[in-house]
Amino acid sequence: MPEITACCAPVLSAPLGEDEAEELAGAFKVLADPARLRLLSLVANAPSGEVCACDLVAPLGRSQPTVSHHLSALVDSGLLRRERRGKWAWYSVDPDRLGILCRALGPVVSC
Amino acid sequence: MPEITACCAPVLSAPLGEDEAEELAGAFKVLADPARLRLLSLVANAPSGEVCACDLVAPLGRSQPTVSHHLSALVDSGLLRRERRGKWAWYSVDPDRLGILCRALGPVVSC
DNA sequence: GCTATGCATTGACGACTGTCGATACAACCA
DNA sequence: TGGTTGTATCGACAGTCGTCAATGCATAGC
Repeated sequence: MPEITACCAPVLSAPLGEDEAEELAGAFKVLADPARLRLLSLVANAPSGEVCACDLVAPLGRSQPTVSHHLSALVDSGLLRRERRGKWAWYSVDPDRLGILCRALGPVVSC
Repeated sequence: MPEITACCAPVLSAPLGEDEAEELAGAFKVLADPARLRLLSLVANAPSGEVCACDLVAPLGRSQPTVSHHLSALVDSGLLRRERRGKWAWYSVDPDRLGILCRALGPVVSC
């Protein structure tokens, strides 16, 4: 549950405090795993904008518990949204969240 | 030595392959640590554009070997440049590198 | 040469993390 | 009600990572 409040404090234009750095690092840590990046990419590129969890296990090539684990991490960090429909769980992207991280990497102008 | 070639393959607009994901994840892993984020921020916000390593130990509040370790990680990933002058080591930012990571997080337009 | 200084490397330790099998839970169907 | 199916959770294990003290390695000054 790393709540990103540093939406307007780019790394390049202001010295990061200890707390701010811890917060940003936690956010990037979620992206620092190939399985999670691929899950994010699979959901983001779905034509309907959402994907059933059952369609994510095979493409990822890992066990169902592992996929569920990573999906939970993405949901907890706010990058994905989860919606249960009966037995199935559908995931969609929160685009704003990626934008916040993107803007943290540099001045708004060049990024 | 994670060489980022995925400069034009945003997560949101194309499905990531296994290799591509591994590459991007390695790049984000460097940013997934508060000490490294603060070092990057300290160097980026230096008026002269470069900082001596001797001026980075105290602000970071960690031991000299630890700071040196993180600086090496930032240099290896291409985010920082190192230049030795006599006994001292001076560090500066490679702005292009951050831009690549930033653009990987979304469409160029909104980022 | 010798000593001092700034930085990098080594070795070790604790903590965290990605992974899986086993299991629990919840919803649907017969 | 019982059985099946899709997900989430648990427990355990191996591997990775951040950290520091100790050491090595240059460079500068005596």
